[in-house]
Amino acid sequence: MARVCFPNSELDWGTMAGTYEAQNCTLARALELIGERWTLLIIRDAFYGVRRFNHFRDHLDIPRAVLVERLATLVDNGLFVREQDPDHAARHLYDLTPLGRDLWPALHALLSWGTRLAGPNQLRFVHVTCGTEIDDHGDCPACHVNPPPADIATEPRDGKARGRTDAVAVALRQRHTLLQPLDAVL
Amino acid sequence: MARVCFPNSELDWGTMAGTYEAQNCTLARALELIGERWTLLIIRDAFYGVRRFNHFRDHLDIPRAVLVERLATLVDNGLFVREQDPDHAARHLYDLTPLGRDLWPALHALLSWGTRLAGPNQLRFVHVTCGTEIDDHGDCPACHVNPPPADIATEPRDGKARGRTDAVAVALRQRHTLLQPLDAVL
DNA sequence: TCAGTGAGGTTCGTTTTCCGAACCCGAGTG
DNA sequence: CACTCGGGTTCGGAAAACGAACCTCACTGA
Repeated sequence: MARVCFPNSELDWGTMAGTYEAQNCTLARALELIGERWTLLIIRDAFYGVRRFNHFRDHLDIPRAVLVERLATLVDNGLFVREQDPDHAARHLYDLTPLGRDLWPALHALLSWGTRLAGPNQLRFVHVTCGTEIDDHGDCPACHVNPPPADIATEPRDGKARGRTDAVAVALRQRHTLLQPLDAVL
Repeated sequence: MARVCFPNSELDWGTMAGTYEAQNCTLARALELIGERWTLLIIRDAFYGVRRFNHFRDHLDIPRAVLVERLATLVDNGLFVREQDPDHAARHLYDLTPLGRDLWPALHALLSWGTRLAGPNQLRFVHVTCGTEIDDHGDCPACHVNPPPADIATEPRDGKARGRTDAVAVALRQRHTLLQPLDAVL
């Protein structure tokens, strides 16, 4: 797995490989892990509760080999853990680690920015304890708190959520709390 | 410029090309514009005040052809404007539009997340009116406001900001307000 | 006025990555 | 004991990134 060359502001990584303490451009460092194509969409799906290889595959229409590679680097870098499915010997489960979950603010900020391009997101993000939709900063305007993803649920913005027919897309037509495994519904 | 295929949650873009209103996955839409390699680093440099082709080039060590292409799509998509330099007929200036500036929260969130990987960023982001370093949410903990980028300045975290020797990197060793053109210092 | 320089690109050949279809193998199922 | 499903690997073609060379225009200085 060749090192992706995302140069930073002040230091050359070619000569500094490994010395993370002296590193300054943390954006470049972040992009080295999550800046590749598909990666952020895989992480989004993980927040939605997707855990299995084929569910990522079906929902994203991503080439198998690319998904294998992305999941491997996400596991290598500590954003995901891969474990055996206790109920099915032949299955694996991919779960976000705390490091991966910490990406929620960045993910939500990008998603919010996207609404400036394409209008509101078809899935609403609501605070589970009060049902209010969270704002662009990720805050609940009713409770004046910044809920973590586990306190946020998705629901279709209006009734006409249509289009994809894969199992994940269908399951997300019901209200669903982030990070809750979708496996049960599938 | 082929359409980058970032599939969304519910709709297939192949069949929905152009109908942005019916679009739901705004993250996929956002990544279509800023998810390609180098793009977010170019935008970061624009926040730092970089405006000229060769300054992006020198600071990022990006291949010329790639930079040409990225700037063109950023202009096409309304994140940057390209204008003549009034003082030098042979120069162009690239500036962030309001749409591009709206990316600041997402950019800062990613940068903050990167500190969990590599330790603190070498550049600090401080609230210009009080000098306090802004927190992970982009808020000023002293003033309890969420300053826009124009109210945020960068300064080296400690004296030993070293490494790159290009003009932009050197200029950024002085305190500098975001979005203020660096041209004067260069 | 004319060589030299810097700015912003093009062009081109090589290497890397992406893509999609086909194949594979172990575990459960009927 | 055939069949399917889950999670991959392999392979050949297409696209993108890369880096070095080249090119044109505007200014500069002698």
